[in-house]
Amino acid sequence: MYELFFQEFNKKVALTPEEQDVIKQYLTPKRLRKNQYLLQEGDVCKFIAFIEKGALRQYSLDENANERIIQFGLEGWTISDLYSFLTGEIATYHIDAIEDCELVLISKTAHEELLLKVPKYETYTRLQITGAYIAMQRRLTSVISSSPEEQYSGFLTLYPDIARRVPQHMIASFMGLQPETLSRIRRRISSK
Amino acid sequence: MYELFFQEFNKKVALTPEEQDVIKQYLTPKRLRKNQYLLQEGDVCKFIAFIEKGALRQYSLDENANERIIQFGLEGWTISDLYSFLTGEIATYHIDAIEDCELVLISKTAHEELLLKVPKYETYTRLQITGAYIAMQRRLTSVISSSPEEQYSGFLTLYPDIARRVPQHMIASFMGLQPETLSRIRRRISSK
DNA sequence: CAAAAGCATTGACCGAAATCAATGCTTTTT
DNA sequence: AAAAAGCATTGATTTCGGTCAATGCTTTTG
Repeated sequence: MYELFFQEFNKKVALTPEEQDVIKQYLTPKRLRKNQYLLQEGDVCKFIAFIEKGALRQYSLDENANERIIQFGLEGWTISDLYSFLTGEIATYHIDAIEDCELVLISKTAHEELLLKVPKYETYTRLQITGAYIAMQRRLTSVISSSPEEQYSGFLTLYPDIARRVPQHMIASFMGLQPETLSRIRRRISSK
Repeated sequence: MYELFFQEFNKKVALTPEEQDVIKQYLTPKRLRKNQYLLQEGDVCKFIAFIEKGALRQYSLDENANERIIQFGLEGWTISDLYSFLTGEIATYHIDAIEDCELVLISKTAHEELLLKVPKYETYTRLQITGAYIAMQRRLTSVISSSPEEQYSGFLTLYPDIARRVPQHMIASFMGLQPETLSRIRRRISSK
């Protein structure tokens, strides 16, 4: 249990077996079936979720109730509405499962106690959020500076696993495009 | 010296005078005149810069050599090409001064030694990057889910100080638009 | 297995942003 | 003070994504 979680943790900061046992006590497993939600807009986000298995998406709804996907999550990644989690304000994002999922949840109190009790947990958290920041900055750069063709090609090479497992209209939403537009972009690319 | 830096630091984690003295030894002041650069694409980013005074912009160049501004920095903020700083790879962003600036630089070795010697520095860093992550996520959401009008209005209310101090064509670049387009959007908004 | 739902594609049309070009204003430089 | 550079605005035209609508294929569900 929690194999992947500790594997990723140890990649960032090596843990002793004892530390690992302490951390284990603060973790909660959760299964989610495809299409079930983990977080709904309007609720407070009560946890950080590490993905052991499966795929999820985090999105908000625009004025026309279109889904706008801000992030995908696959195994080994972490997903949460961090702002809501940290401040206790209601969430502005939805999170739900694209495939059946196995998650590891860290509640707010668990998070706070781990920060106090296990110094390496703080390091893990810092490195984890740093990686997420860099990935998001790269994405934002791509969105504001590339043509949709380039953006899509970049996405395919950077995240081939997502492209394989996720329906195309969600990738369109991730890119801020309509499904029809992405379809046409794909045709344009393949005809080159 | 370093007043604002320690003010912001203490807002996140309270320091004793002794800790403050230790940290001070790792900081380097730097002045930058308007239009001078702090980082050029192709160089390795050697520091994290805290802004005591002034304004900077971080941008990349697209295929037509258009500037695409990924981030502005005002006093109290931190600016760096984190990916380059952490990995030692060459930078993909430029950073230069929009106004005369006073900066506080933290070099890579200073950063690493501070992480080891001063536990609160790690906490500061963690909170700092978390805030940056949340701000960037909010921005990305706005870019992919709002109309340019809404995006610009949101920008004005969220960052009125930037709007006041930075030329309009840079704000256009920040929004991923051409200057002409932003000008027309402004007219549309003001005629309502 | 049949019906329904979800999904990708294509076409026609419309609207909005990009592009090209020109103008006038303000700020900077000499 | 004059010249140059930087900047915002406006107009005309083109390009490209959005919207509406229809079709066929695949997957899910009862």
